Amino acid sequence: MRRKSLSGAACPIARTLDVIGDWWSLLIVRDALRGMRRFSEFEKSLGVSKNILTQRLRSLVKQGILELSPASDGSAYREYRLTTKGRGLFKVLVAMGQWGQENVASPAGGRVTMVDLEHHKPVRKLEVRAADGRLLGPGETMIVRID
Amino acid sequence: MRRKSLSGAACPIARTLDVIGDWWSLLIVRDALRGMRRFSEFEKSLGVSKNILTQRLRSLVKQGILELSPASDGSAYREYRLTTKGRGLFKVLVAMGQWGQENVASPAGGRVTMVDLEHHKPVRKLEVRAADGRLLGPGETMIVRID
DNA sequence: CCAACTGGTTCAATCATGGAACCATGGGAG
DNA sequence: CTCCCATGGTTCCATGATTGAACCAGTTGG
Repeated sequence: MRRKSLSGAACPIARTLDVIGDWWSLLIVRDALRGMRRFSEFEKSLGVSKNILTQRLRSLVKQGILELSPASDGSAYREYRLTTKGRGLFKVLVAMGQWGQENVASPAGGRVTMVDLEHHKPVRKLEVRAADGRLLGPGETMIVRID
Repeated sequence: MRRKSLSGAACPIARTLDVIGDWWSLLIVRDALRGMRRFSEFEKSLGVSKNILTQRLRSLVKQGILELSPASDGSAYREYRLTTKGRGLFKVLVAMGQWGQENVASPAGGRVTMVDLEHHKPVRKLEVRAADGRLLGPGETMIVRID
């Protein structure tokens, strides 16, 4: 049977996974946030097969996360740019990056972290806060239906 | 060929995806954060095949995100509980939930949102901030190697 | 003691993924 | 203008992953 579609789920997490829950999409968005726009850039950065990359880029365009526009360098080629919706995934990637940094050992190669462009200092850890500003842990929230 | 392993990547986002980047793992963690602990609860909630669920639960245990402990109801069965590492994924799920709520249309069914347990008011939107507290957008950060 | 429930395992079929080969355009050098 | 390489794909096949169904051993409730 085909992979289950979660697009009809009431849960926004499930709907998000339905859109970017596969192996490559978030990595493409990550690279796009770093400024990549061209097919060949993604291909080289990710080491993914062209057919898969084609498929994923098309899906991201269809979902409104990327859009095709004429190349900025004046050539006849086109490039993939993040939409506002796509840039919204920034926070998701920051969350994943922070979790990975703390919880998944990085091998010999070298570690990497995110700093702000201006002062080159590490970004603060994300915090979940209540409407009144209180810090919230995993057990201090609940999910409710909106009617 | 086997799905590419990203466990050796310097990028913490890639390493995170290597651990929880598949279709079901994050949904299992989501349910675990809502208090689910038993095999049959996950099975019913997710509608996933038992063999896949078995596989995923085992993987999450091996990764240290879940751990097996004796059932709290005194029966001879065991249950899956989140570890501290697993609870750390809370922020990732909040980020995905907020993005999905704003960017992926929810169908007829009904919408859902996260509120704090105490006052039942919606949780604040996550913010990426610099060390000095400035709000940072996607273009105002960069990735650097730590030596 | 028997039936149903829990938590799996095994199986065949189908779907997705990866690598390689191929190809139509664009662009740059001469 | 022409040749040749780079870009951005498409197609094909082999392999891996996912699925639902069937089956099964140990637990529990009645």
